[in-house]
Amino acid sequence: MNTSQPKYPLLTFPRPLVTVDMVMFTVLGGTLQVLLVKRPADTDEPFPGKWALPGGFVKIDEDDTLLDCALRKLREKTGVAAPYLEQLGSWGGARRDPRGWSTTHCFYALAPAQAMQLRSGANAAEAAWFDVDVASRKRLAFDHGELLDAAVARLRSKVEYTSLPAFLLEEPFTLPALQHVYEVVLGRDVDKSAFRKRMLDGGFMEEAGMVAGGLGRPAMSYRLRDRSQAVLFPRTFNSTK
Amino acid sequence: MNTSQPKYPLLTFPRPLVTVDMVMFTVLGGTLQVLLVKRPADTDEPFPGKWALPGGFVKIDEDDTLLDCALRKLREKTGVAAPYLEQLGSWGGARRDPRGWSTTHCFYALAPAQAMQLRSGANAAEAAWFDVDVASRKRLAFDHGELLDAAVARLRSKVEYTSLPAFLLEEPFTLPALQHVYEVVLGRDVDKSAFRKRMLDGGFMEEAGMVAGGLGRPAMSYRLRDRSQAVLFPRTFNSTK
DNA sequence: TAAATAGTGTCTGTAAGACAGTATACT
DNA sequence: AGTATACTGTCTTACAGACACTATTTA
Repeated sequence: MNTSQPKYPLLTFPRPLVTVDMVMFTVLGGTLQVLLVKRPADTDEPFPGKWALPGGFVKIDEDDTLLDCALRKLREKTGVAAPYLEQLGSWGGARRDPRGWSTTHCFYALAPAQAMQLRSGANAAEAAWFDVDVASRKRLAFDHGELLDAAVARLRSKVEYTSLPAFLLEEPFTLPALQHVYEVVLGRDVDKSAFRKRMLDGGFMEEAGMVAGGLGRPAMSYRLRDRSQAVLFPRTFNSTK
Repeated sequence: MNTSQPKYPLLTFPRPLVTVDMVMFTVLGGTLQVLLVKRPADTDEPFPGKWALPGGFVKIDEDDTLLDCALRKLREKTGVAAPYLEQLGSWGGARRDPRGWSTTHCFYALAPAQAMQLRSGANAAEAAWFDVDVASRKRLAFDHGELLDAAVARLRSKVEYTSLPAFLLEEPFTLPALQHVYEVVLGRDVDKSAFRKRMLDGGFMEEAGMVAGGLGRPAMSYRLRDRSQAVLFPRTFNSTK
């Protein structure tokens, strides 16, 4: 192939920047947390020293698809290989990045805290978990505050009628533990009886033996039948209110 | 400002192509239809002569945001100014466009057929409405078959629990007309009594006078209170089945 | 035995489904 | 009057909410 004479020569107009940003959620210490990274303070890059969502430019020789790019960023920051991953949407405009017209493809990921250990490497930027409400009040770099709020809204909305919170727990887990995660994400208590009926009727778990050791009566533990997608319930929680 | 020495000189890596594609839906002749455009046959562009979703490259001096770009494409093809518009998601990868690593930001739009008249201009490509099932069986350019299927799936799914189909009708409209649109999109009949209760309880319409003239008893007509967003119902249709 | 936690049972309320019935127009 | 269409009423069903109740562990 003659590289000096490209087959499609008409693509000389300027192109936007293309990035992928990640909203990584986990539940730790009774709160919903999100991973932020600190932008370098000693460079010419925009928003020096500000907290931002982990992400960066798509590398077209390394990433085959946007999803691959998202998974690469997940691996670089945490060791996690196969969390629950879903696209949140994309944002783009002339003024969201001072370096020029830019786009971002935003994904959010759910994984148990144990699976999302931070990797501390040589060139690792400073990274830390924050309570989502604390993170949301920070002035994040770029439009990342908006992306974060959209991700939290999407997660809270889907938690009302899906089994998504199960992806925030290590397996096997008990129903009381799952209920706790629902309550943490929703920010309110849910009724135990209705909760158990809903989860067991959902048919997305299978029993994995009794778990003793704590205080009180031992609980049945469960595993997910399918870690790749959530189950939809026929109604939202609190639909009668 | 010294333009010969840009402020951010490190952005020399190759950038993906950035496009916006539109899935424009309407209901006409008792079927759900989607707009396709024919790619030029006499150029060096990829997929000559194939049907594709309307769309194209983001113009960074013309479009301020991705949404602006989507609205521009809507205006160029149909003249419609303010339909219901929602982002479907984004796709990107090395092999979806032979011209190189490319991304698309896909939006879908709903509008009454009367509002989405095709504009026939001097440089207008051939464009036509197709039944979505017919369009889905065609071999569309790029990965547009996948985008179309995703848009149809999203629309059908949201129709189960939202008032979205109201955006496919001109105002004022009657409840039987609205029910017909629901049935066209869902591909099945719904119960009249349950349907009417659901819509009226939704509180998203206001009465707009009786409509006579047809056969049989005249019907009440309604207008939407808010044309910018749909209402969510507390359950899906047919949740008991 | 008391406390703590896990799990069940029963009643109520809401909204959908089924379907028969009534209402109002035109021919 | 007959037909076509619009609209209502009543009964049943599914499932969430409230909350009291039982079950099984440890201290």
